[in-house]
Amino acid sequence: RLQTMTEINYWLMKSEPDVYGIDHLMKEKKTLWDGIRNYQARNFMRQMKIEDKVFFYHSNCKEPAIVGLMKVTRTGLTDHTQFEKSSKYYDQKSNKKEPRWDCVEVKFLQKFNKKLTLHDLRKKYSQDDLIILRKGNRLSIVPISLEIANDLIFCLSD
DNA sequence: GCCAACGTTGGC
DNA sequence: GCCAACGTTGGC
Repeated sequence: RLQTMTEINYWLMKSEPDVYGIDHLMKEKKTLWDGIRNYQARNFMRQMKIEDKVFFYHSNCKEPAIVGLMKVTRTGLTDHTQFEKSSKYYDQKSNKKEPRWDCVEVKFLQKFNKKLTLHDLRKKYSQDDLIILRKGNRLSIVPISLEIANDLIFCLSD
């Protein structure tokens, strides 16, 4: 049976609003999601396909929340910050023949009129629904099931 | 600023 | 391969 080749997957990526928030992306229109130095997060990023959608989550701030939506526009890119000695993301153990870290390019889609705070999310969903609700979770990139993604978008768009 | 919960590193 | 020590994330 034929399956659509353009199946869209949903993800969530965290960023600290003071460092790089939704307003930065709104202004820049697109960005490279570099600086990921966690293998699990990297591996999730490697599963991303062009056209996948990504929820933008503000972390480590006064009001942690889902604030916007992005779209994956390029995949499998080398994260060049791993080779820049002056970068905080410099990785001495990486090499250009076999770069350890890569990244994707994402495009701004929208900033939601209202945000879904972590508090809201805990009220509405379980830790099985959303990986970020799991105790001690520190992953900055996680997949979101289609069911939950649709529900999130419904909640965020009215 | 605190600290729980992880992930990583490196000696053995 | 174990595990103590250390570093980081991120909610509170």
